[in-house]
Amino acid sequence: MKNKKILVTAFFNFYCLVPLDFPIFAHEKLNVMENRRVRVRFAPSPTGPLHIGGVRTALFNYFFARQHGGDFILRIEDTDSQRFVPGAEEYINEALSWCGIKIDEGVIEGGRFAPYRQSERRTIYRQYAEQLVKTGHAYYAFDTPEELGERRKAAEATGKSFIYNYTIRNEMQTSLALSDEEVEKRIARGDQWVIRFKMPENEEVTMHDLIRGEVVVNTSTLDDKVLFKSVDMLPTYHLANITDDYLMEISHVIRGEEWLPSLPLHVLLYRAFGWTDKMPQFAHLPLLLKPTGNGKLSKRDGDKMGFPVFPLRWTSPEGEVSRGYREDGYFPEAFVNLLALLGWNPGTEQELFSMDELIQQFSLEHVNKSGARFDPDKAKWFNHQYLMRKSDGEVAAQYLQVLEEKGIKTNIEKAEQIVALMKNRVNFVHEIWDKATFFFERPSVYDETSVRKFWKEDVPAIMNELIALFESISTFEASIIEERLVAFIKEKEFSMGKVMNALRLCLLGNSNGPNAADVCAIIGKDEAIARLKQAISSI
RNA sequence: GGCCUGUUCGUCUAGGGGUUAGGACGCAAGGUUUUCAUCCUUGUAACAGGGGUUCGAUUCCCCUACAGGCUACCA
Repeated sequence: MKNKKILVTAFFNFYCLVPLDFPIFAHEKLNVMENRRVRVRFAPSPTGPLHIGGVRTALFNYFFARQHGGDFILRIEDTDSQRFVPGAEEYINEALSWCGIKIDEGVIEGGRFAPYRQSERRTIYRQYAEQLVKTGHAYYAFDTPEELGERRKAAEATGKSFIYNYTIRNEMQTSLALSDEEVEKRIARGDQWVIRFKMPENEEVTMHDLIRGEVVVNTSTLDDKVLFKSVDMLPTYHLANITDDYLMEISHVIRGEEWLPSLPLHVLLYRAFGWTDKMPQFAHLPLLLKPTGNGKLSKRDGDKMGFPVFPLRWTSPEGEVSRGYREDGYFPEAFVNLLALLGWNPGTEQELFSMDELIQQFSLEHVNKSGARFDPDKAKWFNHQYLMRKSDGEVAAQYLQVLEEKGIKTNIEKAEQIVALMKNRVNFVHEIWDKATFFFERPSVYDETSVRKFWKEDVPAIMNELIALFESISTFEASIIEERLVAFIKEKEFSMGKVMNALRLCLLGNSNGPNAADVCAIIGKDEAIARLKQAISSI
């Protein structure tokens, strides 16, 4: 009992005697070792469709949560009433679900920290903003947007940039300068106001990022960010984000690098609230860059460069349509796999990962610091790998749907046979149709180079003999057809290439493609003979 | 402009004070196959530049360049 008391006093002394900045930092460090339940959140704002960078952030959060037996929370940050886009929230849910992400707590799933939509939490933020005003960490400001705009313009005219911080705040209409009565009067009569964070002057803030290590920023370069606004009585991102992370007991914040500049503000907010012992650890992910040229991947790039930037097709309220990975024919597993390897690596040479393997092997230590350029070619390669590894039956089921869209009815057996022949020749299921319409349609044209190469003078006569050969085959199966063809070629002392390529040309309209006997068996004896006759008469 | 972050083959990346700087995609060549694809083999190609520190730097430090992000009563 006594020992404990001494320890507490010692800690208290330590806490108070060292400079202000240090103990808090020490405290934050303590946090690293603290053993608390892993709770991460993906917190998009519904201002449009999620793009692949956002999906990757969600994925990394998900891997991390699952690996640590923690929770994955989806929080909708819709505090910007101006930029709300209908349908965006549904899109986010559908996209995450397509990827195979299972949300533990969210708008749909509920949870013990509900609601998970910030617009529904609006009543809780103001008290926190006010708490900061009371403790001297924030203040009311009554400047109008017009005034601020003018100030900004004036500053720019003299070549300086306008920073709303310690250098200027005392000249402004704020609760720092105005009397309490005046402030109350203005609020009561309905003047527009805002609560700003009182950014300290000339303080070095040391932050620890799980990916980047220590980052130090001097607070004098930062500004007095708006925390809460009276226009819509809503918090801005910073306040809402910090209070919700705190309230929802978030342990780790894994988000895009674009948030790194606001990390000092966030850390300072935790300090101002006295929440440093509950502050999450931060990890800022490298950005996804466009395949060519400069800049981060943006919504426009996809359509310009011929690959999707969105997981799912998106139709904007204006009717503009953007492609999606799902609609382009990507398997969700392939999509997840390729995104996982953008900015992260397993430290081994493995490239193909199931969701479970990603959950097992993911590690923030192996996340890169530098931005990753998206490579559409490699994306296709991933899908090809998954396509080849899938069973014929599974692919056939999807292929059947493609056929149905083309108005073609066939059975699963035939679809499976075709898939077996085509799987390793295509990247996407829909390409099986594109590259193998000949299974359902007689060729109408014959590839010129193939004709030049294989349709020699004596070939029509040989093809005629094949007609007779086919007619003599009673059990028209691939292995038997193959056997008889080979026997015929050997007997006549032709070369395999000469006959087989010409036959393929008759059957497919091209000499490139699957084995001729296999094709014959699938299209059937009558059709095979018909195609030989057509070729002989029309080439 | 200011602040922050980054920089290994064209791209994704491994590595890390002494290595033939490894893998994958792409591309090229060869092999297998009746063709194409698959598969196998091989090749192509990189430590941004300059200063330090060191016996030695691609690896550590500094500077420069370049790239990216942020700089709203957006997230």
